[in-house]
Amino acid sequence: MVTKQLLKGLPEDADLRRADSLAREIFSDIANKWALLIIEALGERTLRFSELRNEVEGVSHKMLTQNLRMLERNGLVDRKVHPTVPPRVEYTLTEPGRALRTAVDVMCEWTHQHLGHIEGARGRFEG
Amino acid sequence: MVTKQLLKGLPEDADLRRADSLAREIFSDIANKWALLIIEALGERTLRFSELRNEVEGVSHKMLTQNLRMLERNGLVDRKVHPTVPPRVEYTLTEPGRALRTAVDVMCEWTHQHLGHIEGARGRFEG
DNA sequence: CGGCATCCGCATGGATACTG
DNA sequence: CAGTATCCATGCGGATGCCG
Repeated sequence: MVTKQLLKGLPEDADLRRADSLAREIFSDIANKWALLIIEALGERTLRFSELRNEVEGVSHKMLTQNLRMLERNGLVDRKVHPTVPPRVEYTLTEPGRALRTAVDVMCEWTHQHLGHIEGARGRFEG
Repeated sequence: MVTKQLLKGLPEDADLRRADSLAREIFSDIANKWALLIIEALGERTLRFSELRNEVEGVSHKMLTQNLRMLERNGLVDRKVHPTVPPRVEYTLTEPGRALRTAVDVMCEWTHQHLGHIEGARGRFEG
């Protein structure tokens, strides 16, 4: 069980407790719709703020900014500001960000592969 | 690009548009903290409601019920009611649920592997 | 263009209580 | 024990406006 501490949250000593609380915090940060969609949209590319806004269907200006700050703060994306006019800001996944992307890829793939099963399940569930 | 439609949302015909909208809906359902933690907690085991409540640190009665209903509706968990008194309700991941769990595992593993990097990034970000 | 602040409606989610 | 319903606070998230 890889994630014992993350899940059980009952570490015995102070260091473990700190690490686990940090892990929970990070997991809560990234386990949200917009963050995952942003990571997936970036992929291997470098995108500007406005390009990202187009790629991530339905995201608002505010949510995009907010999540990008969070991802930058956690070292998942790199933010490069070009001091031109008009301003040009580019976002790129860092190495850890790209590592996480493989997990997001799996989730997206899973979603597409199970569309049929889920539709069936919903029908059976009574909707 | 595995997830073109999920990400871009610009399908040309009606069927693709329907499938994509369904995919987005499902992705939004599962890309949330509690759903992912519940899936991870279940793993290969079968757990009762109250056991699950203990395993998933910090989840409220209401959130657990709500997310379990959602996961059941989408066919990710199987809900078995034993008509005893007191009642006994057991939850188990279905095959698709277990498939998704591998992705969640990767996310959890990623979190632990990058704790150090993230702490460093936060320091650099000024906090 | 990108970022930040403000306002504010509404859904989210906690607490509580009641049923089978 | 598990589920549902109700109440209620708060915080998420959209809209708008201004600034570098």
